[in-house]
Amino acid sequence: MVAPVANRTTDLHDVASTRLRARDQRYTRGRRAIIDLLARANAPLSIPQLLERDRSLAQSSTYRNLAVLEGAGVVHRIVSSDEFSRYELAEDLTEHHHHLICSSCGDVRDFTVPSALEGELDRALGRVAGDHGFAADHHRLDLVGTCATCA
Amino acid sequence: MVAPVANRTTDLHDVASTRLRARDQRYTRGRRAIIDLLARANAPLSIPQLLERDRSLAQSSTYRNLAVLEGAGVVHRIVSSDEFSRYELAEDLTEHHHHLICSSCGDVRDFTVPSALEGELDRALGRVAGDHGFAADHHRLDLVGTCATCA
DNA sequence: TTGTGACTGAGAATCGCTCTCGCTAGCTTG
DNA sequence: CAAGCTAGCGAGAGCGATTCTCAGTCACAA
Repeated sequence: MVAPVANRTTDLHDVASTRLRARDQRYTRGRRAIIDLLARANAPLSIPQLLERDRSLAQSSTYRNLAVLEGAGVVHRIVSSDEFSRYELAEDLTEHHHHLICSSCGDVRDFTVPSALEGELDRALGRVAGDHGFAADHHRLDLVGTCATCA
Repeated sequence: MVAPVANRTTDLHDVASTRLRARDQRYTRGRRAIIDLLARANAPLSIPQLLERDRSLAQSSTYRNLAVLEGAGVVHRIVSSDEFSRYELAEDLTEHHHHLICSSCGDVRDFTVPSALEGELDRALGRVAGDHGFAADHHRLDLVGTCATCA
């Protein structure tokens, strides 16, 4: 559902590598593995999910690397009311999207809304931000409920 | 900005009391104090904020009471990427609204969007939910950025 | 090959939050 | 009023996701 802007995976790695290098950081095997997993998932993943999908990842390194990747703007952290936070590729590496959040199992899936509506939303939010002297960075739209498998 | 549906505070307390009683729970001083603070704030408050505003509240009791109040549907818990979670009155006791979240200081303010747009949004989200076999409970729209005082 | 600085991973430490437990308080029945 | 029952209370212990520490590695440049 979410098509990477860099539509060949190698491009994605190039972008990640470049953004890290700009901060004097290296694009190591562990970091590449994380990006691969996130790119393949099309949904935000928690650390346990990442560790499970790639047993060679160490927990502490994964936490650290995700923080580094977030700082470099390659990855975005999502905190729902679930016990774990989740990570996805930064928005400029994917397509603008939103989340279906299952309040029963905590799982998250991506979805999009028609771009016309999205545009209207953006304009309305722009006005709201202006009214409040708020410098908007991005918006977040989640649909919370029960997923098909939990129903 | 957010006008309680029960526009006299006493009504609010009546509702809270009734919902608790329905679960064999009492509307005690500490619980009433929490509701008062939340009703007065017009923005979600964290536990530290609550404890600071009413020094007679005990931390452990406040955590417990907020969980109880949430279970009774009187209060709603919000987890942002901030270190603390925040609580506000349940949506049916206030007006449907959204949040301006300052990623610098973590503070949250309420805002609303035109009801026409809200309706459109609801219809679009309803379609999305249907497409995914998802039983939607509610949606959540946040504007993340930097507030006026942090700018 | 040597130096510099980032990376690694196992375990310790942190800290928001939850649980435990002895005690109090409100309500109901005798 | 007393007795019983159940919910609440609060201080501190406990829990668990996340972060920090630290002693080695590993890349890359000179």
